[in-house]
Amino acid sequence: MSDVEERFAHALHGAARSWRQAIDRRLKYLGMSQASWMTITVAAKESRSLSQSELADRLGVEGATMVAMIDRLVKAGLVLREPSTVDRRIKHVVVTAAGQDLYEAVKAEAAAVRKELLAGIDPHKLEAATEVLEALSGFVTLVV
Amino acid sequence: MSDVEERFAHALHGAARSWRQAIDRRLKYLGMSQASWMTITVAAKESRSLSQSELADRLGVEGATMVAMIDRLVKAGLVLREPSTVDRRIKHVVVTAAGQDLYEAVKAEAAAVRKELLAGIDPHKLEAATEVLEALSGFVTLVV
DNA sequence: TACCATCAATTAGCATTCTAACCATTAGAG
DNA sequence: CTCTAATGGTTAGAATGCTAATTGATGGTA
Repeated sequence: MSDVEERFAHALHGAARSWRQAIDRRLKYLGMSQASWMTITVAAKESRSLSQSELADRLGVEGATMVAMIDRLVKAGLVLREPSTVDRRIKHVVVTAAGQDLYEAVKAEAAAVRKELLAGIDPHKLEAATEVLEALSGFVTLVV
Repeated sequence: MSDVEERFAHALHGAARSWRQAIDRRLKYLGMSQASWMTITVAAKESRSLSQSELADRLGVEGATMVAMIDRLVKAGLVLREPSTVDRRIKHVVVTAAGQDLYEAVKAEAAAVRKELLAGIDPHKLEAATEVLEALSGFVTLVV
């Protein structure tokens, strides 16, 4: 009835959804969604400040999506838009002190969630699963 | 720096996202998003017509989400709302002939996408990955 | 140099999801 | 049987994502 490929496809989406919801629950007290947290994380862990396009690329979303996200983060005082001095098309996304603080707090929570959800998973299976998922991401990206 | 748990988390979201986009691209000519397609699929493959709540449960979304989805599907002529004769709170979702036709076309495409994306994945690793993902998704049994 | 293709960011409009609050109906406790 | 709790559906508002079209700036080419 249900072959392994069908099971995989469903489990993939179900697991991703469950994971997202677990993180959202855990980070709710910070008033931060997963998308916002991911954006802050990518921006904060880079030594130089990235442009909006670079952020969008790293997060795998469209430029227009990033515009709206940064609008919200700016309104929340977590990042600033800083026009490039060398290319007037570009605006760099600078993480504020408040954004850095939030990132530090959120990083710890995310690690805790990861530990919690993956506890009890056989390390060998986890490694195999990771390889499958990484191969899948890469393959799909190439197909695009 | 990046342990297997971090890699797994990153790959999980990347793979789920890539998969969603691959399906969306493939089904674009039908003018159907993955969410709409999943809803039609679950409704169409059941012998009896399900209530909105039953549909929402099977798809793992909230009731309010299902309301909006069915609004769109009704507007597209793919399903109908049919009030229950025994419980006036309940509305059954009936797939129209147009909805059935679309479902048949879409089912073949989705299977093709699955085969295409998972070709070249070691069956043993795929099985292991599926078990990991099923454990994470809270043992949600989806009947697709 | 003048022109045109490309790129970065934006805007507008839509789809999809959530939570919270609400109404009508039903089921269960007493 | 009556009152209350639970259920099914809806609405409203927000967050997140997309595509398409627009604006301004850059860069390569004739």
